[in-house]
Amino acid sequence: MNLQKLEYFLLVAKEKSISSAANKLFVSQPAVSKQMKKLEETLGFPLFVRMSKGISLTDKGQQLYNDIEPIIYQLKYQLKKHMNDQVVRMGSDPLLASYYFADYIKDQNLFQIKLTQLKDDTIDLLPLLKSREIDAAIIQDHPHQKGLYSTFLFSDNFYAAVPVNHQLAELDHVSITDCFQYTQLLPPNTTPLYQKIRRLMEKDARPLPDIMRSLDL
Amino acid sequence: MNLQKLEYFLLVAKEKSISSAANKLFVSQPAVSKQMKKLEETLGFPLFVRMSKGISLTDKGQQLYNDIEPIIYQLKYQLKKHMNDQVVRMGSDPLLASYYFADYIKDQNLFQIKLTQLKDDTIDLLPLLKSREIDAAIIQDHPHQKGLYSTFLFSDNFYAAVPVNHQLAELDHVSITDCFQYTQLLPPNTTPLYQKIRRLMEKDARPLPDIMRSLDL
DNA sequence: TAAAAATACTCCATAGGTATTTTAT
DNA sequence: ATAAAATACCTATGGAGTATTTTTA
Repeated sequence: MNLQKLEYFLLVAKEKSISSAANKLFVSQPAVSKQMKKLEETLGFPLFVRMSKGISLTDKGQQLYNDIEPIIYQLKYQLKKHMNDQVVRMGSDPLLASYYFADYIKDQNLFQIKLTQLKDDTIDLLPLLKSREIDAAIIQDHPHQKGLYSTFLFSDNFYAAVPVNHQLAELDHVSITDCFQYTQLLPPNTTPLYQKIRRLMEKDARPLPDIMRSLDL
Repeated sequence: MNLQKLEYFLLVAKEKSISSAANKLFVSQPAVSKQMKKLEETLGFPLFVRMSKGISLTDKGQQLYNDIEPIIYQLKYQLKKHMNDQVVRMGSDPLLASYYFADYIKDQNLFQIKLTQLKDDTIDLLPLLKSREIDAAIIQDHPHQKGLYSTFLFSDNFYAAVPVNHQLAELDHVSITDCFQYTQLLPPNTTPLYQKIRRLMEKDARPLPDIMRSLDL
């Protein structure tokens, strides 16, 4: 038996859906689906009734949920308590700190995470990581620094907001270079966003690589 | 975090020794050693003080033990309860049933094991496995039957008991064929042991393969 | 110096991912 | 027809084994 399977089970039961549990667990739907199947095999009885809109618990599944949910909760609480003096010092930029950190990172409950460094440009966090002043950081656009481990989190789409009768409104996708024919009001030139857009504007004559056209800044 | 690590930890703490915990868990000493090291890394503090005679718990280790032992116990109890209507029907021969089954198999606590078939020769259990009359069996000498899964449990040494001044007493190892020059009193010819020894005696002229000479009947 | 634990390495089982198919309303 | 779950197939991580070295009373 395996704690992960049981935690997956608890969340699937709470969510009444394998897909949405998978989402909250940041894993794929088949990953959870397979674990639940294995759990059912191990236990020897079906936990769920599969329906076209998610799942519902069988009587035995509900009974198991009632029996183990408080125990798993206690166990996680105790483990958290014991790991609590492990503090992870973290860096971020203000934007990511305000929505990513608040929404996701603080919710993990195995050790304390403290946001100890904020830099306008996340590239300034790299030396802090290397000098061990911080333990982790959310970095934009600069993966695979040597000596550091990194993993992909997400890419963020930008949206062009224009009046409905504007020329750009007819396009399915608006690339940032499409905007350059119109007057640009840029933030003060101290910000990294300003510099990125400047660089893009300077390259405007030549076609941009696809990855840039997709607006993943 | 992982339930297995915690269970290993509890047993190591109880036994005050990694090696003897490994023994009781039927895994190797390095397996437990590595898991304990990983657990310490995850938690962020040392659990044990390593000594020349086993280990002792640090204060924090003892605290963790006190905090999680009852919880893990509850969790295992609940899981056992839910798996309890899973009955594994098992077969064995009388000898193995009397010492192996009694000592080891009944102690596992995840599902019920019922000894439903006893055959004098374990080879007679194979058809029962194939016809699904039993779910598992302890089989002697006939591994890797197709359609069945098997794993090695142990090999058993036989000892020759002779008077101290007997010729055989001078040898370091006595092969069964060494005994054949003396009068043999064999059990009634209905038993599989009788048949094995007959077969060996018939082959006596030729040297036996090493595996036979080592007396692993 | 002897017993126990840690390390080096190799191998395999299992968990996870993507792409696709099946199922149920 | 559509949303959700299951399956097929592949990859990679991690746990276990054997052989060996290091540690400590």
